[in-house]
Amino acid sequence: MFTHDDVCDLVQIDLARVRTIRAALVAPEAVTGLADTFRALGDPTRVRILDALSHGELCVCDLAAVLRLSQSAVSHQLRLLRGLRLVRARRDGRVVFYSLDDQHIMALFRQTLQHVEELREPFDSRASAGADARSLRAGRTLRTGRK
Amino acid sequence: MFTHDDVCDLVQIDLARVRTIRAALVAPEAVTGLADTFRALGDPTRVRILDALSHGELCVCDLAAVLRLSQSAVSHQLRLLRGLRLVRARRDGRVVFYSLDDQHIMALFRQTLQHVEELREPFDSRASAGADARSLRAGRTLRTGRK
DNA sequence: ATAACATATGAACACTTGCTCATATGTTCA
DNA sequence: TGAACATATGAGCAAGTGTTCATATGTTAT
Repeated sequence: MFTHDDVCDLVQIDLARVRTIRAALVAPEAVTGLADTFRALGDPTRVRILDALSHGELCVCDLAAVLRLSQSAVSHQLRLLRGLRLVRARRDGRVVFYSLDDQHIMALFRQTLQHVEELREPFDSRASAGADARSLRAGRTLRTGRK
Repeated sequence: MFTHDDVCDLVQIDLARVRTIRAALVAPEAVTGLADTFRALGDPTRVRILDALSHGELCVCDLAAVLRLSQSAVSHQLRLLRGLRLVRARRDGRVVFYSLDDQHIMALFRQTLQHVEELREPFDSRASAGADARSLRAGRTLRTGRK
């Protein structure tokens, strides 16, 4: 248990840097905002929803058909995405059309895809990191797999 | 329950588009990769770890001190981040230094922070062009400030 | 009005996740 | 060798998440 006020109980390697970096960290609200937004993107269903919407607006029903999901599941996820202003709703009669609310999102997708593709490259670019690669099968499940 | 093979049971608004968009969706491995990576960024602790490491490499102990987290918690999270190649480990004696493995990550942070700041704006910015112009205002770095 | 349709939402559930605690692994030094 | 230190990891648990099912809300047409 670590309830220190100024300094860690452990022996620090570089105490000065600890203080300096701690003072330079991003504000807590920014951390929360970043984490919330990334978490919204961190689910396959929501990624697929946003991907589908990147082709233009879609009503809930068509979106469910495109992704082969239940209307309820889609609606729940859209609510979440709407709350984060990632998608926007437009009502037309009894149909509600959804579209991307922030074009930056697609740029994020593109950039992150680049990173993901680097993941699949051979491992010997770095010697010390090679041993660690064993813990996670590269390529397949990126999750913390069972063994 | 929706177990359809080609078409949704529900009445589709635009069946042609459903087919077209379904054919244009990103590949399942890409979806998985994107979601896994974003999920890794979708936790406040990991955001803070990456933020701290953006100032340069740190050993586990100092990282724990900077963020006031237990060594174990930090180590567990670093393992996850390492598996996704977001951070890299370098051993020096009994100390292990971690650093960012992909500089793209900080660009993602910066872009997403822009989105987050738009979230806090008033709701009447329905005009699409206007909202985009204002978002560029905060062209600063991540290190906006203190608490 | 009522029926039919499109969407939203609450509850319940299985599953995941991030932490702590205890302990194991690996490294240096006496 | 053994003690001290730095890090890694497994187990267990409380909290969170995504889905389904049932139902509510809102809109259009009859």
